[in-house]
Amino acid sequence: MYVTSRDERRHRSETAILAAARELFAEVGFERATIRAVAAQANVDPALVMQHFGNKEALFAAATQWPGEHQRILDATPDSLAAAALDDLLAHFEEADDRGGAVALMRSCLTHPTAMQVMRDQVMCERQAAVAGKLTGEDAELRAGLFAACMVGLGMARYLIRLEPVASASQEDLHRLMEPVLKALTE
Amino acid sequence: MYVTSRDERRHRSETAILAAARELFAEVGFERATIRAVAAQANVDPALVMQHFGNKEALFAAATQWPGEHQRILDATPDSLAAAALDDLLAHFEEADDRGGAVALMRSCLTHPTAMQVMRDQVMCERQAAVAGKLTGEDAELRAGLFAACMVGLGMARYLIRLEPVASASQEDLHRLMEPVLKALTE
DNA sequence: TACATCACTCTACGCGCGTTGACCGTTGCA
DNA sequence: TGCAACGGTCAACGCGCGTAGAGTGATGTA
Repeated sequence: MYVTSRDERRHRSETAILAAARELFAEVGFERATIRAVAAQANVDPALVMQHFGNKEALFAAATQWPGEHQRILDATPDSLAAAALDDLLAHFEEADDRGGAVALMRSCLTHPTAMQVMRDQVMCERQAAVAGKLTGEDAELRAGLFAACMVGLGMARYLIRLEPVASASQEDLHRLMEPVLKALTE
Repeated sequence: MYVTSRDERRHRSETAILAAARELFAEVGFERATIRAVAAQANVDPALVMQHFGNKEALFAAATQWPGEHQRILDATPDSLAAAALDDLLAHFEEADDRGGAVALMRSCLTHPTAMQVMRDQVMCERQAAVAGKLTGEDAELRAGLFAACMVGLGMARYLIRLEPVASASQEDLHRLMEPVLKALTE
């Protein structure tokens, strides 16, 4: 009996695997998340995961792509840089469709070589460069780097370590209190 | 023939194991550091590691004790809080004897349950409370939390992710550029 | 209707890990 | 000097992991 097309089935299981992988990688990191657990959560055989993604590294890479877009920062004026960067962070962690992907990358970025490289070279360096391009005065690169460091610290404290009351603070409070902080680096 | 006393031997191998463990945990984190590798680096049998520390978790706990001391922060005036916190960070990572222990704890604090708990409850919360106690005005706790977040971000960018030019910046430059940033939270 | 193709599952392999218990040689006490 | 205690090693166990290859039944095609 005809139930679902092949493409549909394939696409559905791939989506399920990817969602399960994102969730588990985000929760416990690369090492502690097992193919078997991902498969179980996706209601699928472990071997199917391999068939779709080849190996665990590739699954991780597919599950953690951080939206490279940081248009907000590129569009900002020197004066709105702080607000733009905060919006960029909040968007990635609280609004994006593949929200878990950002947490997953960050969770493993201290212990997984590729994740660290992506975090440094594709996430932080790019944003640092975008910020530095808008800065005047001395130490533009270093100030932009410290800017990025503070943003990462905020992200980790709020979304991974869940330090209170940072984790539960409203977006408004974060903007209100962090913008002056970041502006000390941009002015 | 009499070579070394039992106590001396025991103490020596324990020290060697601890140093090796600190180095490996700091380099690759809890999961990727193996008992076998620690033993090899300490020129010792893996079983001896178990005999000294019981199991891998206990070895990790022994190797990563973050110096709880944060007297600098407790002694600071509201005005010198930023400088004191920076000194606290720099001391732990660049001057302490068991320097690697701080990196080891931080390396695994996103992926190892106990490390995360220690990081949050013993390192961040305590310092956050010490900072909050010196703050006046509204949102003292939240501002102190953001303060802690920025410090963690700086530590991770400089010592773990090694984001340039933050990683290679002089202590003087860090003080000069970061103090105004942190003061935006303490004033 | 017959056959090829595909998504998917089953079973199992090999490996490296943390951990254990028996063993060995030195140390130090009676 | 004899013997218990101890630091240290050796060989091995069991487990859970990533992964591979053969098998199965539904799907699509001629």
